Amino acid sequence: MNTKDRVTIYQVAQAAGVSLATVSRVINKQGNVTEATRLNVEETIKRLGYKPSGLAQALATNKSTNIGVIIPNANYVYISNLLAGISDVAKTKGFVLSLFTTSHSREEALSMIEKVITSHVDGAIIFDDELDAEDVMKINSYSVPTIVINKKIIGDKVGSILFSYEDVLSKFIESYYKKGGDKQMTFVHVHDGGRLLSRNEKAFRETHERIGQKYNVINCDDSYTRTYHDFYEYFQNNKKGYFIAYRDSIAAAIENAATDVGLKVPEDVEIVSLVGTKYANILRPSITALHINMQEVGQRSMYMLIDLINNDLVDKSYRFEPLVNERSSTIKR
Amino acid sequence: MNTKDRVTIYQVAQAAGVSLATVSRVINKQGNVTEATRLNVEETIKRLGYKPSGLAQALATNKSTNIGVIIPNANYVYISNLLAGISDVAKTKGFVLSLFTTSHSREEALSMIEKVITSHVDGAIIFDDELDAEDVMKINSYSVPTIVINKKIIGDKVGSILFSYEDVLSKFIESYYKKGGDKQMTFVHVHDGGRLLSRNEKAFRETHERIGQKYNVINCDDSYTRTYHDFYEYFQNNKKGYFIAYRDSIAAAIENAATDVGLKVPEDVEIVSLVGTKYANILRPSITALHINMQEVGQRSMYMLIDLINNDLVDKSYRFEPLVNERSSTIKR
DNA sequence: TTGTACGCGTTATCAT
DNA sequence: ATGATAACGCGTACAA
Repeated sequence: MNTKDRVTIYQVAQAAGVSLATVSRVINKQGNVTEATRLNVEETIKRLGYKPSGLAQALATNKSTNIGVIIPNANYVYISNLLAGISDVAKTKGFVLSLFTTSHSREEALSMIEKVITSHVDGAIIFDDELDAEDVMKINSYSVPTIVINKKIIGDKVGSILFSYEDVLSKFIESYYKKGGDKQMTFVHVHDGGRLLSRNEKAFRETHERIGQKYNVINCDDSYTRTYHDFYEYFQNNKKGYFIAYRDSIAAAIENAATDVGLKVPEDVEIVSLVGTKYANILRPSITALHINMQEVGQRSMYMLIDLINNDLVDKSYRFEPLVNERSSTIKR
Repeated sequence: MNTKDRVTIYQVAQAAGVSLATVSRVINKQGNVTEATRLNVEETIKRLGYKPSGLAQALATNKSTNIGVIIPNANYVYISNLLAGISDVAKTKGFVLSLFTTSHSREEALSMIEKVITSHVDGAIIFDDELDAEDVMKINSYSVPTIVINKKIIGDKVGSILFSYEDVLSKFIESYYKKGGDKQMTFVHVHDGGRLLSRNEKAFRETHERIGQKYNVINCDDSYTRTYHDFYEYFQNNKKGYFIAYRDSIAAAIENAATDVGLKVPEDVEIVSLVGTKYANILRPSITALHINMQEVGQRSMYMLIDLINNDLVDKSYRFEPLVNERSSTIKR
């Protein structure tokens, strides 16, 4: 019995000698209460240590002031940046976040959607690569306003935030060859990297095929240590290369492996990180990276969600374009 | 009107031609239902797309299956690791996390405690430097089982997880001088670093005073860029030093500044990070760091909380001792 | 200004 | 096995 002794509004009313309706009015500052009774009620509230039950309030008003957030295991820096952004504005707007984390399986993501629905949240923000459009529409069919990140989805109560990675990557590659880039490019694929990775890989392949350049794709694990070892081996026989890695830590593994083998970055080995964070700038040599400020994305998505909840979201779609930060891991051409 | 059209248990009952009590039994698999009616009810549930309201369930059962988590702005790597750990076991145990983030102010942390209480959570995990013991006891007086991280607190429904940083740091310092360490040590203080930092600084000072060694304390901003610039200036006139920094990014700022000025790490400048993450190992030169696996801390705290909720937590206190990972940013002595 | 009574969507205790 | 009905803690028309 968790809250056996929870003080209820009724007990406050009794102790203050008024009805529970009056107490409710005081709590919600609705006025229509005499100064005297208000003070009396407020005093007893303090004396009894009464705190309204958010549950009961939510049930009565049909508003939970809760936002459901579906994200993959919050262990990547860019995910935690996103979360920080969401949390920032949620706090100032008086919302509480309910966290639902998924781990690379559509099944689990689906069960999280179920949970979000039963959770009675006022809205949801979804950033999960595994979900299909129809999965998201399911949550929408329960009329839960939803912002979907990194997936184009249209719907009544759905807004989306999109990343224009492919275009930027495509131009980046073209420009590389145009300016005389002579190393063959290698795309470093990560197991279970999700759709953002796949889309980038596709763009990588298509761009190369379009301009008639040879390319390469390598698989690696989503672990710094293993990737480091793999590339340490790799660089025994391969002394040159231009690598496009998904994440900073992958890029760092390649860079460190190259350096430790005795190769020069960027002279021998060039590296680009696709989803750059602040660490791309801290690592040495600093790593050229495509970068989207995920904290801004988080803030934006929360603002959009609030508008969606209030029915005044005009543009249901917003695009973030990654910035290309050229640093020391690539040669300036 | 958010969920105007939410399907209720009553509507299911009506559509299935049974009473809502029967539907409730089916949902909760309580048996005492004919195979035929069960199938019938399950069919209508699916047909109507009914999802029970977690709110109403929580209100009726006095169990929300929600855990309140109070942490500082989830933007540090070690915080997001902690969160990932909590989230891991919460998920497998069927709990949802409600996130309450604070930002370096006791006042805000207090208001978050209020929110946790109104939130009707089944338990709470608190990791916040600003809170006093009495603040935490407040949440406990509402009989919310609570695990407090990084603060020694005793109470009926309170457990705590402690970090033994001071001891380890103290021994580390002693051993440094014993083995002939000749650089003067400098503790790099961060504004608003919280109590963990303060405690470490205190241990740093006391150890030096006890063994009669001179020391130094420097202030810096909690920003990689500013700290980098500050130390870039600093190293114009100071060509040697042994720095103990709070965080990896601070340590990296010092290391990069030293390197960029032309100093050698670790020959001229040695650096230790107090709260190391995986990045301490990725940065070059790799950074010697004290390290606590925050993901493990998160998991442990969640396990302890569940035991606390079920009234069978035997040891109400658990200690994590940081590992000292000696790497390339210090000289092996 | 204040109080009464009903509804929010469940669970659970009774009868039947 | 099934069905009324009273909680759970609160908001809110409506009446007084």
